[in-house]
Amino acid sequence: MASLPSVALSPTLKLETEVKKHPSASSSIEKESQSRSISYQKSSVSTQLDERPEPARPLDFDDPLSLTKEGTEIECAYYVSLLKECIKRKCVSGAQIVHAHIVKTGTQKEFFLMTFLVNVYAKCGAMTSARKVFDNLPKGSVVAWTSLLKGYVQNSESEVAVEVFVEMMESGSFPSYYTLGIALNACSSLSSIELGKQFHAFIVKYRIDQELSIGNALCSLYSKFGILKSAVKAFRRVRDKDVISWTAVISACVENGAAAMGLRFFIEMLNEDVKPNEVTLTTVLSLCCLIMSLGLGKQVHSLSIKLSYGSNRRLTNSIMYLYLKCRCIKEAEYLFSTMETVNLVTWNALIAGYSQAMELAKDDVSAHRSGNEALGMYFKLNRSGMKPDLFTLSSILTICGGLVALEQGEQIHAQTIKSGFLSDVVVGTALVNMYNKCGSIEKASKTFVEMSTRTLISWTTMITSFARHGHSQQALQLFEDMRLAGLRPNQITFVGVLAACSQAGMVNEALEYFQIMKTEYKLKPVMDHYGCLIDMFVRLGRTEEAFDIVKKMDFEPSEFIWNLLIAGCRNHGHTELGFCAAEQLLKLKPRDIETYVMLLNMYISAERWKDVSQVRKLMKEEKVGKLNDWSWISIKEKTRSFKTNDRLHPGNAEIYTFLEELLNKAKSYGYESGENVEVVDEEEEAEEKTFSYCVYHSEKLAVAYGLLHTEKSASIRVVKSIGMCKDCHNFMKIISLLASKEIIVRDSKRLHKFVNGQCSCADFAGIF
DNA sequence: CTAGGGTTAG
Repeated sequence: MASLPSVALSPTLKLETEVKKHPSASSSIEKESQSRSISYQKSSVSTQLDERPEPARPLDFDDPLSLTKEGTEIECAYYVSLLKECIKRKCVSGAQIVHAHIVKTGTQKEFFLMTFLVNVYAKCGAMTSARKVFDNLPKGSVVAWTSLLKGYVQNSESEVAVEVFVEMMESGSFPSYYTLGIALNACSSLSSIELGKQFHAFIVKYRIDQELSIGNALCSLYSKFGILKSAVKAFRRVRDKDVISWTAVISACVENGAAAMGLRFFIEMLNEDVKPNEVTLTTVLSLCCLIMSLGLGKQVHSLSIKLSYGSNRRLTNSIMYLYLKCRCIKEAEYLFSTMETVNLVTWNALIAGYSQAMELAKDDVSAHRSGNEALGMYFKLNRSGMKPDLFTLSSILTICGGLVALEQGEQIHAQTIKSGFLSDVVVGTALVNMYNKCGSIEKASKTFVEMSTRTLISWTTMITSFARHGHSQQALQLFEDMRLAGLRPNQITFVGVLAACSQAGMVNEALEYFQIMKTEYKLKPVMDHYGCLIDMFVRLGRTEEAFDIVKKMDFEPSEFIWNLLIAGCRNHGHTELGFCAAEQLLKLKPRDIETYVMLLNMYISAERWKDVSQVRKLMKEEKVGKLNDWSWISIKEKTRSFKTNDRLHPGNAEIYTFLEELLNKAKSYGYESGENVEVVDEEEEAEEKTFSYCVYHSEKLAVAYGLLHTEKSASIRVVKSIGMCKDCHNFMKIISLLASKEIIVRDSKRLHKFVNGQCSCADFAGIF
């Protein structure tokens, strides 16, 4: 890349002087190239095919000699059909056989055939051969030059493509509109905006920026450089816009996050009576993904059926992905089941979609279902004979992390090694994150250390992992290492850093890093940063300072922030302040059922019945549903789920007996069951009382089951659909000591790793 | 010989 400007700068001048000698060359050569391709098609293919009663046979790839065996004279059209087959199969050896035969029979005098061969080799990825054939041509036509150029761009050798462009200018050939379109593409793959602008200047000079292929290419070029304005300008200048122009400009909007503008272009396009094709609709679907618009997605889906695009795989992949992302699992699964052919991307979209659905569902029952569904699909994919790629692996690792499924995660780790994808940064980072979420900070760190390349995201993942596991010093050390390595932290990195400080109660450091973030890195604090600071003060019982932070924020505190504050107030007995905060929170009309439950508990224990009924009313209005407390534990790839007070479940009797034993033992270690007496809410039915403290919460059952069914040294990993209560948290701490067992519980709020009577969350204030 | 599209990590 460093050498590129020198390649580019001087030839540009040269290129301009050359051009001035042939000011009219553009159109004439353009015409020449077009007429050539027309005559080649007409005289060689169509007519000769008419004379042949049998359609051209494809090359027998199992018997490559069949071609020579034929022995008789072979027409150009036959060669062309064979070579087309080679392109389809990306078969270099096939092309070589045909090539040899052409030479043998002397057909290489046919100029167009040899030009086509350049294209064939280029499309098969054999650039050396393409270049050789090109060099043997008596004089390179624009078409041959263009094929060569395209080949280099396609085979990610855009530097060479630019050199070839210069060479072409020097040889006196003038680029066609096609050639310039490809050259612009080379600029985007080289991420060289300077070079792109030079080409643009050249294009403007000859007033050809309104040409279709050039304007379209300019539009996507500027889009890739993030200059949406210029992309739109380029689009507007195109004289006879076609469907590709419209698609390009919509795509530019999507790429740059301007969904509303993209949608306006789509509507404008329909108003102009331009019929969208499969590509357009796929682009509009990614627009839907961007803004999570299921409604628009469904309209596009029906439009695609109306236009009979139903069998387009890429389009269907997109629709399926959108449905999953919007948590319309049934629709997506139905679509998948009806697809005629699926490819790896289909599987990847499916798994990635489940992972999105899981993310969105937070930790409720459907999230767990999506995760398991994805795992099932992953194994199905493996059985189908297709090989997972880096997309598959990184998505499925995210799923494993979400499910706290360490065994499966490790199995997939082995697969990444075998398949050679371990060296990929994204896969490596996904692995680090998977181990982090499964509670294995040691393996996370080991994986991180062994990575051959790391991006900012990799560093951030590791920093956050340390912080979440309560290893604040390591997190901060790593942050300094990262800065030394010359990487510029972003907002998310600082969330990790502040979380580390918060966890360790390092007030001064936290405030210092907060300043560094704002002044040195010019990063605007977001809600999560304030959340860390507030959490820190609240943990330390410095509630008023926590409220001071809220006052300093330049936006309205979120549900999450109020939750932290209220939990802090309750933990430290600042009841009145807590009620004030609760009032503010209610004004927000919270979304999260757990928030309501916390408020209810708060008001019920204070016997403020008026407030209780007010909260209940709001819950009905907001349709928040009921609290669904589930816990899952997976042992040796089998998952068991538990519901609070689930005595009816067959096989639970043994677990209850064992849990009683555990509770009794724990009591002798200072555990006070019922320390928080179950709150009685007089207005509600008996079964709705489960939201308060309960001896038989689902995670206790799951852990009891885990202790009964895992080997002594193995850790226990539980996922819980809602936040843990304080009682269970205490219980887990004691059990981890009693049974000398590592117990990991990932609840809806965070990860708890209990070892030797301590929890990695350092008794996170958010527990209610 | 051309321009536009689907799936990965914090």
